[in-house]
Amino acid sequence: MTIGKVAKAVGVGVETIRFYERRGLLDQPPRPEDGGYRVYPDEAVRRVQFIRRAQELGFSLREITELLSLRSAHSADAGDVRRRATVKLQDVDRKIVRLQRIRQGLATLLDRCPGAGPLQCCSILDALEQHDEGLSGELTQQQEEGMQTVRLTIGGMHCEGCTEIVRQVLEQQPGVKGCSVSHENGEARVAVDAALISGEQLAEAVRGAGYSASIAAEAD
Amino acid sequence: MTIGKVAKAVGVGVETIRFYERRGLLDQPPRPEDGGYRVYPDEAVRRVQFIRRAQELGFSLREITELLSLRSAHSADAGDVRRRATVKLQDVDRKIVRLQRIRQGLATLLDRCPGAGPLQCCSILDALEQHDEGLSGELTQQQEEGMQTVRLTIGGMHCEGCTEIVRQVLEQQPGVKGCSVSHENGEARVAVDAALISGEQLAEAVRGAGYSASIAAEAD
DNA sequence: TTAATGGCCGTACCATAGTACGGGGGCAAG
DNA sequence: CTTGCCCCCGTACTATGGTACGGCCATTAA
Repeated sequence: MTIGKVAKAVGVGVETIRFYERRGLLDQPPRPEDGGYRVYPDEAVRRVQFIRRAQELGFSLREITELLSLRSAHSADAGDVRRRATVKLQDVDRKIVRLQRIRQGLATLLDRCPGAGPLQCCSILDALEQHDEGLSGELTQQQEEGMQTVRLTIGGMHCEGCTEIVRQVLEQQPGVKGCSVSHENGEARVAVDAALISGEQLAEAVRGAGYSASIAAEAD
Repeated sequence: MTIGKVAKAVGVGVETIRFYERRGLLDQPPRPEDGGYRVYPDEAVRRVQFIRRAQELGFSLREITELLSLRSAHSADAGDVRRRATVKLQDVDRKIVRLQRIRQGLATLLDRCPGAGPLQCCSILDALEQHDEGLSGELTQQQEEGMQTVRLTIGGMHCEGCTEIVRQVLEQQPGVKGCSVSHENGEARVAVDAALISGEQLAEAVRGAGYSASIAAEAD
């Protein structure tokens, strides 16, 4: 098999194969002594297919290099591979969350947009020019009269969608005036009227939604 | 204002500002005749902020250049801006869908993965090496004796972490022998002994976790 | 035998969004 | 008046995943 055959078999360009060789993802077969074409084993086709499939799953060439070396390392086991896939899954989730935030921002802008008229009325340009907050900005937590801030440590939130659920649950509780939930820190900060609900009741409500929750701090 | 002040005001590096200048997103103020520092107007800060905010909404520098020139073109109107935002929204949606497919593939692989043992048993590497299908393929549902499959339509699952919660809730119900929950389709397929629990009871359990749920179908 | 593919190899280039570096000069405070 | 921070400018480099080009040689089909 020559390089062109391999490329055709997998459906990539010859240059791509060469590129993988340069990157060390693929061994370049030795060139024959008499100086003819390099001969590729069938194995090479499978290897390139492996690379392509892994790419489709979102792995970068660097990561694929690691997967491939894992495959031939006898100290490795299925757990190693699984861990990498798990990390990648979280990685993909983060990207999805990021895009969904972007989506939300755009949708909000489009929602407010008149869609016609002179540029002076364009709410989208306005938003980009003027407001310092509101697009991806955090909700700044301002305290009101007679309010307490309760901080809850929450476990089991896998993504921003989870924080959304937790937020909804918390906001439905009596006495809750607002809250911000962070997937990253695994916590929620709840602005609440302590006369109406206790921190423990808040934690219990969160637990009811399938997460673990405990009080981290309670302060004015 | 010098370039460093502008950079600090917006929160970017000086080199970034220069880079925007090279890319034509920002006018470089003329250098004074006597050869001192360039003087930036306040306007420059707003312009860089515009760029940054547009970037946060997923616009590329090329697209931002267009938005900026649109702003000063008197033939443009708010509709032009809106169209661009709409296109970008679709763009973001496509990216999300792509990532969700990737996510699905990874999740399927992880689902089948034993998570331990020698590499020879690693279903993930297997899948990457061998199968031409199955990465983005559907999970095939196999039926067992005396079992019913209940399909629930579930709303409010934002991510795979959510499906995990729903799965846990469902699997804790009496009579449930197994289930698969799909974030993508917004549904759960539950293999259940109908003598022990009803579809409505399953739906109710899911609702208790903070999602909406209704019976989509019940079949043997 | 000869022309037409195809392989080999090094290097350069595409887009994207910057970051880094080095040599020179300016400006302001101690 | 000098020290140290800042600016200016050009060039080069980062990561990512390739694509393209040019000159040369090998192979193969007509």
